[in-house]
Amino acid sequence: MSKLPVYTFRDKNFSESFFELVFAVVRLVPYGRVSTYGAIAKYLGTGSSARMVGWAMNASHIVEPPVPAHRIVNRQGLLSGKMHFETPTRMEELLQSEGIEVKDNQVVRFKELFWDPQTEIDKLL
DNA sequence: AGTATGACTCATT
DNA sequence: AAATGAGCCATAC
Repeated sequence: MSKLPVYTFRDKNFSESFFELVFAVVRLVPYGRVSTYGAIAKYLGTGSSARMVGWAMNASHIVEPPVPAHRIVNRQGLLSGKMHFETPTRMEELLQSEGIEVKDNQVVRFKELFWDPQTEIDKLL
């Protein structure tokens, strides 16, 4: 019997929708680009703190359509979530397969590859 | 119910 | 520039 998740966002229960919001934003991150937990949390209103985005990523492996969780790194460009993939090297491999260079658990030229939903999505509007 | 623990970040030192 | 402390908030025990 699996328990149904209930998530809190700005003092309201959004059930799965908080996850869906996070997933929706993450899925917008273009191929070959990266974003951060904090940027996504901020875009969603800051009410949920960056930790909750990482928490959402934990569940992102089992949802459809897939979420490119490997494109989410911490604000320094470090692959802080690599341990949560199938293998500790999986995240790095996925990034490099997209042409993103990774050295010492860190995304090279992170600042250029960084995709900020706040500014990038606003640009499209 | 209280404490500890994060796929985090920011301000301060 | 690197380390530290505080804020964050759901989960696990």
